[in-house]
Amino acid sequence: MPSLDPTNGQHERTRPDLAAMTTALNRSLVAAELPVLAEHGLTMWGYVVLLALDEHPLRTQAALAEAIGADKTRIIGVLDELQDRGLIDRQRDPADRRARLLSLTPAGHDVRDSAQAAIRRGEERLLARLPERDRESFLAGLIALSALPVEDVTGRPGDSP
Amino acid sequence: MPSLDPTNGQHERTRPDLAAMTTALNRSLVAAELPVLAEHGLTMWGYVVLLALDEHPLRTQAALAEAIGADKTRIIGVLDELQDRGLIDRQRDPADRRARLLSLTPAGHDVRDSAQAAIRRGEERLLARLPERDRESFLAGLIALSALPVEDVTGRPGDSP
DNA sequence: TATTGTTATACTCTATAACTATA
DNA sequence: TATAGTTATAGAGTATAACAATA
Repeated sequence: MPSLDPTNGQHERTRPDLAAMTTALNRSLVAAELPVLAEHGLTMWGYVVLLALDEHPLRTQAALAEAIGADKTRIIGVLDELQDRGLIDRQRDPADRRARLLSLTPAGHDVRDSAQAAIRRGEERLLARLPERDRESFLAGLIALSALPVEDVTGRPGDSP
Repeated sequence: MPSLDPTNGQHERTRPDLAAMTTALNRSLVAAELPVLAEHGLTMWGYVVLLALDEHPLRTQAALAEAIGADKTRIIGVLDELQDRGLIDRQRDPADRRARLLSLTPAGHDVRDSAQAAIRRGEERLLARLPERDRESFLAGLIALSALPVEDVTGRPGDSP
């Protein structure tokens, strides 16, 4: 067994691996989101699609799939259901009839905003459990690290494509 | 579209959902860990088992499975391989020959420590990208929130069993 | 020939059910 | 009969390959 130095309060073994912590926290956050989304008739994938269309309206399904990190075949059923419920518009591009123009309907916009607002309320309640002095920096760190490209975290080029 | 107030720097819509961020960060962290573990001949599950045996040596496989959030049938192959490589001991309990006593071998301890040390080096390199003033609070927040039981995050009792 | 979207197929991971051996 | 562990089966989720329409 490696010798532990009791005088060293910063010993590395005092915290779990970062991935272990993000896995546990992510599982809890997803478990908290799913019932809220279900109340709005949304699956996680459906919600992700609505968010992606809001931020960057896209002109092909393949581009949407890549933007949200999904396979292009994976989202077809999701788009079918969102369209059936009138939350998105999916029309052929007159300029290139192979492509489908994807956009949020007003109803889709409302559902998205309503679901996100409910999720935010839960998140604020969770963040309130952190000491005041840690809250802002925790969020800043999470925002910064989660925005890094995968290669920046792995340190190895070409692992993602 | 909801009106954005440009004078309000704290507007809620300026950050992604917490779950979206933890999903992205977790994916990157796992992608960073896997090649390091592979260099030590470990899978993610194998590594998780070695860590669990280190923290709480357990006397039944079912208890181990529950401790790491896995199905009891899920870890059998993992234990088989770790045992074949001499990283764990798995002996029948003389007091109850149905149960298997699980413990780390010295070799298992070495592999675990070596893999974890390599992972820590990568993590420190990542954390160094955060501004000095955010680093400690980010870690403190992550440690605190990831340690919460799922029900504390969901706010709903009985979602986990 | 290349590209967009779709469908059909196969593969991976995980959980459920059935079996054995002990108690 | 109940429990620990194992094996066999089935299910969910995802990716890969093949196809039709359009360029």
